[in-house]
Parts: sequence; structure tokens; C-alpha cells
Amino acid sequence: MSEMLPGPRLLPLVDAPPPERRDAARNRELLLEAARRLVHQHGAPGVTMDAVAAAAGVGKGTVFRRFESREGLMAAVLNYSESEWQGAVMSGPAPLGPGAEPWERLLAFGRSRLETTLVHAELIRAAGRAGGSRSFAAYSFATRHVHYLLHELGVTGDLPLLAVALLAPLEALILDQQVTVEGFPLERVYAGWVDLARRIVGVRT
Amino acid sequence: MSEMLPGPRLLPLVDAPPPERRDAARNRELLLEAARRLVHQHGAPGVTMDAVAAAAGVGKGTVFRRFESREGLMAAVLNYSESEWQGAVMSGPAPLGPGAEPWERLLAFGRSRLETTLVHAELIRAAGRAGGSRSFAAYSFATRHVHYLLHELGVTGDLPLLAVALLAPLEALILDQQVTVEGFPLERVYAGWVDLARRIVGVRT
DNA sequence: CGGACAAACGGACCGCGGTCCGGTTCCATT
DNA sequence: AATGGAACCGGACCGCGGTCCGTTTGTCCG
Repeated sequence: MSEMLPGPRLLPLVDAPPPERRDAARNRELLLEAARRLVHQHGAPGVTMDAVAAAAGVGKGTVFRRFESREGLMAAVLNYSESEWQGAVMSGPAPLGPGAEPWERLLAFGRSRLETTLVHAELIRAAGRAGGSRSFAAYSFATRHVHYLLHELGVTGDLPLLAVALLAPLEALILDQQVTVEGFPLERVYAGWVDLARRIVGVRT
Repeated sequence: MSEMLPGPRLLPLVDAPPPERRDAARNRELLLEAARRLVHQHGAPGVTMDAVAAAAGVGKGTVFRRFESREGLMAAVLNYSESEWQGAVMSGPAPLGPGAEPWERLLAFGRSRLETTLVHAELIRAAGRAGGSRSFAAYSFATRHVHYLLHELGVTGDLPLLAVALLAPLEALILDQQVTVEGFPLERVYAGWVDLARRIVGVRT
């Protein structure tokens, strides 16, 4: 028993999440792909968990072990879709990507976010607030990006809150209400957002 | 057949909704009351439709005929709760109610709305977007009120959109994220909102 | 008062999200 | 290669939201 202590191989002060077994990882891929396909075919509300499990050739329990809940699965699909957009913002062509003036980037961001939200509206609804605290990547990403742009523009104040104020009117719930229910044309909504941005950032052209 | 035309008793150009039968009205009351009681006792997520039906001494089908869906029922309960607040805004004491300067009223409105939203957060979640287009009264009421205050303050621009921009950061989803998840103190969120209002309305004290 | 029709009622029934647990598979260690 | 145990797998099972349809009740007329 009292051997030479081999010394800790790793010191997991904060417990590292144990790695995923090979079959588990494989099934996660299978499931995500099947889910993406089915959502594309039948729309998010028309996809049942049993269907996803069957399409992936896997038991239902497995679906829930890999992705917590239906919302979790939808959030994963959504994340996958949004990652393309995130790439465009981080390293795509200007003015959305880097290279343009911050104000131009902000305008491009608003328009792009507006459209992306509407395209993914169904999925966003289905994802709910997936898994609670670990809010899915898109929200946090957008917030940080706007925060950065505001900083770049020399805006002073509580930047995290101002960033949220700028993003809130672009939330799916609200956009859906304005565009689908009240019938505001998209251009009007965008123009309104630009006006808001102008007032928050300060006077502009 | 060719009698004297008795003349139309009513001319329902827009079809009037046929009146509710007496037992139907009674059951609606019974159900709403039972639902309010159960929600108060067990919290919105812990209330099942069967339980509400049983508590009201009524069949389950009746619940769904009177209130479309679970969300519909929750929206009705929510509406009931919010009507008190609406009264305070419309005819309560200043500065929330009439009598104060528009800017003071706006500030009072923001604070009050912030608190009310947090109190009703659970119910708001459960209500979803009850019944689709007929968005429950609170949303439309708050929007109109802010619209009015902005007008009173002499703000120019697309007022309906600016009103929404001012209300969006007070939406339950967003507040919940900021307060519960990110742990921002309530005072900070309110101060941020005041700052936003200042920027939208124009310079102020 | 009586009869007829529409509207409302109730509860059996269905589909889906989510859980549970006995059996199986992978990986580390010897 | 053999072995022990942890992680994973599958599908039977459960509770709840929502629907359906045969029966009852209210209301309006003659």
C-alpha cells in the first residue's frame, strides 16, 4: 500500500469533464446529423424524439443521455447552424467581418443578425432556453461582439447593459411579434434599429 | 314567405361573437379561480390541467374549450394578475399614475415594470405567447403606454419601434438572464435602463 | 308548456417528452 | 489475454397536454 507516490499525472483542481467514450461520441454525431436532417425536412415542431432516435439507429434513452432534453437537442442543432454566421462575423469579409470601421460593422451586424434570427426563428423557439444557465453560444457571442464594437466606438457607460439593450429588440420573440403579427415591413424594423443604435452610440451622419 | 320584412334586429356587419351560455360562463369563472389558487399554491410549472379540472369540479374537455390550451389558461391567470398593475398605471397615484411630469412617469414606469416582470416571471414563461396573434393584454398595454409617454415628451421618430426598444430589455427572458443567470444586481439593471431611456428621449438632468 | 336544435359537457383515448433499469460494451490494468 | 468495473445502451414504461364523440343541458320558439 505505502508505495512511492507516482506523483499526480494531472491535478484537476477544477474537475475536468471526463472524456467521452468512443461509441458515445459516435452516437452523438449520428444523432446530431439525423436531427439536422429531420428538422430541415419537417421543420422543428414536426420532429419527435422517437423519430430522431430511429433515424440515427439508436435507442431513445441515448438521445436524452447525450442531449439532456428536446430543447437541448434543438439548441445543439441551432448552434451548429449559427456557427457559420459566427464565422462570418469573426473572420468573414467586411463590413460584417473585420476591416471596416466599427460603425459600419455595427450596422452590418444589425442587419445580418436580424435576418439570421428570422431564418432560425422556429429553431430558436424550439430550443427555448436550452439547459438553463449554460445559455447557448449564440447569445453570449452576439453580446460580446456588440460590447466590443461599442467599446471601439468610444461609447461610455455600462457597456454590457447597453449591448443587451441593442440586442434585445432583435430577439426572436419580439421580431416575430413585429413582423409576423403586426406586419411591420422588415425595412422599417431595420431602420428603427439603426435609429436606436444612433441614439445609443451618439450623433452620427 | 313574402312577409313584411321585420327589418334586421341587428346588423352584424362584423360578426358579433355569440354570447356565452350561462353554464359556460359559470365554468369559466370556476376554472379561472381554481387555476389562480393552484398556481399560487404550487407554482405555475407544478399545475396540471387535470388538477385544475378536478379542482373546479369539471371535465378536462371543458378546460380546453374555455381556454384553448395550457398557455391560454396561464395567460388568463397572468392577465388577471396584471390588471391590478394596469390600474395603478392608468389611474393610480403619481408618479406612476397620471399627475406627474412625463419623464417622471417614464422612470416610475420602468422601475415598476421591472419589478412586476420579475414577480410574474414564472407565469409569463408558462403563458408563452398565448394563443398567437391575440397577444395577451399586458404587452400591448405597456407598448401603448410608453408610446404615449414618448409622444408626450416630444420624442420624434418611429415611436412604435422606439417604444418596443425601450420595453425589450425589460422582457422576462432577458431580465431572467441578467438577474438570475449573470447575477447583475437589480439596481444596476434599472440604472442601465434609465441610461437607455435618457439616450432615447434625449439629454436630461 | 313542450319540443327541437345548438352548444356545452365529461372522460376515455392518443401521442410525445422524459425516466428507469437489466443487459451490454468499452477501456484500463495486470 | 484475461478481468473487473464504469459508462453506455435500448426500449418498456409513466404522466401530461390535447382531442374526440356520445350524452346532457340551456335557450329559443310555437
